[in-house]
Amino acid sequence: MARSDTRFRETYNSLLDLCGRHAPGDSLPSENALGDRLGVSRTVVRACLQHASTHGMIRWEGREKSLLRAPRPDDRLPLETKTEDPEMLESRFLEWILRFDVPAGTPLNVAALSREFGVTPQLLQEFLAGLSRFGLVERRKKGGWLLLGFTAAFAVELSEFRSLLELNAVQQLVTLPGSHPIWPKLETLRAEHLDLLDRIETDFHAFSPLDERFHATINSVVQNRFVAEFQKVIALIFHYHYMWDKTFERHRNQAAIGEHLALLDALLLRDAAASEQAARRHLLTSKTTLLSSLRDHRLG
Amino acid sequence: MARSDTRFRETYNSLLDLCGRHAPGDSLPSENALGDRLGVSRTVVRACLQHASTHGMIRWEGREKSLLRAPRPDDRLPLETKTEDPEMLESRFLEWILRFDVPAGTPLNVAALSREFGVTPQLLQEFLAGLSRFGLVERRKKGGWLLLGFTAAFAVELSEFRSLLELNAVQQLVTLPGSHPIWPKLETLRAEHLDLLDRIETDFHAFSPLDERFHATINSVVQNRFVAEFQKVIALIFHYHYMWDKTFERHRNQAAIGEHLALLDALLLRDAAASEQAARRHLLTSKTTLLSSLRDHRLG
DNA sequence: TCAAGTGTTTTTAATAATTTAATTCATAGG
DNA sequence: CCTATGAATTAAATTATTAAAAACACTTGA
Repeated sequence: MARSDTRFRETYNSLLDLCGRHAPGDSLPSENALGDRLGVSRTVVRACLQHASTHGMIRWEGREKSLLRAPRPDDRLPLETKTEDPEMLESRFLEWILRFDVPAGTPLNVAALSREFGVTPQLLQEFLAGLSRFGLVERRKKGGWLLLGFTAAFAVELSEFRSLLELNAVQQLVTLPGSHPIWPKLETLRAEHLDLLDRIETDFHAFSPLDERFHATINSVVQNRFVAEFQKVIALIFHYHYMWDKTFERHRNQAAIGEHLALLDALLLRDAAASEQAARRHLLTSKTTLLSSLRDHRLG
Repeated sequence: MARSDTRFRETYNSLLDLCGRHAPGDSLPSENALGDRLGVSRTVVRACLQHASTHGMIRWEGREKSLLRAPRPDDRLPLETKTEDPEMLESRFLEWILRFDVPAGTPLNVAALSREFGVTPQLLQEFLAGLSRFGLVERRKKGGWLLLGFTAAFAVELSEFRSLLELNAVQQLVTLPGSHPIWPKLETLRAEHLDLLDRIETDFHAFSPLDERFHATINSVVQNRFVAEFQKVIALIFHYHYMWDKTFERHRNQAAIGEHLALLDALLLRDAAASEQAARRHLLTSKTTLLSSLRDHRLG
């Protein structure tokens, strides 16, 4: 066998639905019209019509297509639902590395991993090729891939790069006009931080999503595809590290909220110098946290 | 047929060389030893020994391996040298886009391109997956790839990102101690710029490589894998644009040399403020040049 | 006549299958 | 008991095959 006929099966089932809305004896639309309606090429439409014809559901001669009988439940073609979303591959892969603490230098097995994640080897290969641009994995000369991160060096460089991007965002942010939609968003964030600070003793777990929104909001003012792409990955990595480093979590989060508020206040006052200072302080704390969590995890 | 047996062929030829250094009647090392020596697994070694045995060059029974005769030239296995370097794929691909001015939105055909570049489709697929992280190409839902750049927006964002990275490098550079190897390099660059300025009327073509070394040197002080990876791509793109935009080339290069010298002087004086100003001015000029060359090329 | 519809062919990309290579495990011999 | 070999397992690169899309050519009816 070659490639799967998932599209054919899905289209055929959709065609059954479409026929169900017609009475027996009705004529069906043209092949082109059906293709447009079902979002598929004429080739697939014709294959489906052929199938329906041989199963006695329609009469098909030239451009005469008439429905002979209503579609029955047993007409439906079964389709294996192992269509694991390839969109989530990135986060699942990072989660896998961080959860199981896969050490740096591990050879990655494309066949095994693709089975693990329920995608085809080629899809995983493609994904790894993308990650190699971030220096997280490397292609070995004689086939196979090598996991390079997360070493301490990787974490340091990642943090520094994040700082570079985010300080730039802060600098741009303070110059924005008062009419820009960013300002009400910052006000909202500030209120949410104050709210969480009040109930930090019990709800300190709620900090992680707030932290992500905080950084995402600040970075959203930079309209640059390179920055955006990097931030996606950086956010994921920090996210998972946060998830799994539970040491002093309450205290750490409380301190982080304070730093966030300092930055928000400075930003809302349009104070460039104070904003930069607050941002630097917070980014330095984040870096230290990431490094220490890395160290603790290695030891534990 | 499946995968190529290039490794087997190369190893066999190496084995011939190795046998040539022995006299007939000598015993050969163990399979493991041979594998280590030839940098290949035992499986390949055994395949080669088998081949040598059936061709009457050695006697091989169990762990007894003795050389029967010296290897002859006609023993060598021919190996097709169509090993198109996959290292150069990146620059060749970018060159292809820029030289033929492939418009944004062009669907990329993996099969055709892989033929064009003399690599396997899978290798090209992998390469495109890597590029997609830079927003230069995009994977379409129903198979195939789409070329997104070079639009004016892409050029602007690329230039801005370059500025971000390079200003950071400049800031780091001025804080480096006098013993750092960067300083003599900057002195050398300064001398080379002055030298080229003297003979700019005739040798203005020599500017492009000097420009690349100039930027590469400044950026070399940043030890960060993300920055380094990006700079590789950025340098390539600027390189090819320079190559093909010939409008006012002499005048443009002369002006650029002036800007380079201003930055070099400020750097050598450890003047942070002046350095940043000079860097900003030059990066702005580069951006303008890139944009105008893009526009001119579209019209021409 | 021509525009919409259909029949057919060609091309492309995804997956399975195949083959080479690497690794692992078990066994024999010194 | 250790090392070298034999055998089997596993992995990855490449080809072959097939589904789907696109292109092309023909037909028909207003």
